[in-house]
Amino acid sequence: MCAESFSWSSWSTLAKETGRAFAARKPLIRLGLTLMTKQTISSAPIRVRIAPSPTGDPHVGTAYIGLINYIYARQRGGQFVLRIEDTDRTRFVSSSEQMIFDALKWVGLSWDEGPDVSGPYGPYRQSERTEIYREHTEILLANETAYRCFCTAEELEASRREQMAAKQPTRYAGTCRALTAETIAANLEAEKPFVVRLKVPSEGSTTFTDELRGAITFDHFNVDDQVLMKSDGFPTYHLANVVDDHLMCITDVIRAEEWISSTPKHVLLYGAFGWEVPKFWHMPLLRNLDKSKISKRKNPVSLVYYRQAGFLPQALLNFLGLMGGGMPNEINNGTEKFTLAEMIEHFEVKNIRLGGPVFDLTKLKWLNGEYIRAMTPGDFYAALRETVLSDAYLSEIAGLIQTRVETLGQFGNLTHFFFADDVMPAAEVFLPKKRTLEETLAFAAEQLAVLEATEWTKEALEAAMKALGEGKEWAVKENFMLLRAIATGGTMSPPLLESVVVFGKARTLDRMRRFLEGQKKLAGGKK
RNA sequence: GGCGCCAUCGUCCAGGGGUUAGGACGUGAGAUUCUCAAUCUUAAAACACGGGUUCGAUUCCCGUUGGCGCUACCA
Repeated sequence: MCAESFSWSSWSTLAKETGRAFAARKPLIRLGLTLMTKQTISSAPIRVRIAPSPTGDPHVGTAYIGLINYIYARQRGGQFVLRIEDTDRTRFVSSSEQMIFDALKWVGLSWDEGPDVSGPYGPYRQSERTEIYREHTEILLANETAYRCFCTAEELEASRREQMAAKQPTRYAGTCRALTAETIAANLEAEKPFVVRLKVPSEGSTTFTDELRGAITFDHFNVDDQVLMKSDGFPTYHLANVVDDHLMCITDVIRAEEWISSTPKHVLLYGAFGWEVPKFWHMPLLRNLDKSKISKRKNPVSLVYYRQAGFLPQALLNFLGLMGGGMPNEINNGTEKFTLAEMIEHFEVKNIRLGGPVFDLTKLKWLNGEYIRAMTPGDFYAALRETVLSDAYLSEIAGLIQTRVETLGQFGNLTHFFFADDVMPAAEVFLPKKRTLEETLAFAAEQLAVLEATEWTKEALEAAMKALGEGKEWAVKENFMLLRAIATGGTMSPPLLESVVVFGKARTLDRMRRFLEGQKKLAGGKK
């Protein structure tokens, strides 16, 4: 384990920042933690991490933050850690972790420590560290920087509604902040479920340094008593993240901007444990064309999509490196084309600009084209065979059409949609007789929503599609025909569900979104 | 609503107290080409607004506006 970095001098500095009442308890001696002289994070080897959650497809944002972390570590001879934050069992997707590994390897970011390579600070999967979080929660409970809260979800919801009605900030009312020992004992005796909350000082403020923005201050009045430990015994992000970052000796927390407002909670937690605070770097958020935070509704965000659609990892990485700047302007004669190695050599994380960059597919495609044109014909062919014309893909498709052709030459007639980037059916193709355009598009949007949430197997898709049709009184035939038109561009195709399974979830959903978007633009144009 | 972050062409980036505000993508025009791409030439296109500070602000400060994020027993 890396050396404890606590010292009284840093502690008292922190005390001023975090509020006296909070700091005055000097919890550490009582708890018998090892104290060492001041040192370390500043002089320790650089260690950074990315901490994706396995809740679905690996996200471009993860690749972006991963890239910055990777570059930062490589430039300084530091370590780059991959930690899986799987503490939310309700959103957990079992296939997700492997997809994250695969996607990160695909783009070319390799990690020094992680669940699949182990390392000295494991385990690197938070679900395997629950005992650690439990112990640390005990520390906070003992030094009274956290408390048990027995409020029910309904009570909290009611309180929140009241606050909203009164136009007050919605925050925990503090009901359980000062429960007597007797009450707590009685509640525990009665086995009432509880969470553990951070006891944010009622006065004062917390200031921390964002390496890109400078000092940022939050008044404690605006920092809620964050739940640290859920009633199911799993920690929330905030607790697990701070504990792990400390235990894993992370020196620089490089993460997305959305975490700025919870950083004071994290700083307070470091203080409650008596730990030195790492450096914080908050990267700007990637945006949709409309400037909102990048989302799958408006953009392909799955790295699986980019791979299956035939983007080259080096182009994606290059493009990500363009987001926010960071590379010197004159590199490679200002062509904006550079490799990972060149980024490690020249990239300056300090120079990242703070406006959220729009993730613009148009420019990514241009860049990707540049990389494709620069390949040797052999490499280009090899790339095709590895992706859009892989043996695995081709043989699956072959299986779907064998009984439907009379000559091998008809292969292309039945399968073109598997190899096209976009298909856009005309109204006479997708619009069912007796249905209006409006209701059809609305139904298509529902298909999209349902399929997004459906496991990508024929059985699951069939069940989901039929359930949707029944609920909406759409005949199975109409329902499937609409999806067929959107997915294949025509009214005839190999078995729909099997085709869509082979084509892939990410690409199918993208095709559906593009259809909806295209129709919306068409409608707008007519007006 | 509250809190926080942010603000240069449509988009991604440079720049910086005095500049014709630069490059790239995209778009328009032209050239080349059997077509389409690619390529070449070229054009249009930006400092959100209002106050300061200053001889002089796009640049520094303040405010406004706008955008975004957070505001969960999600991360």
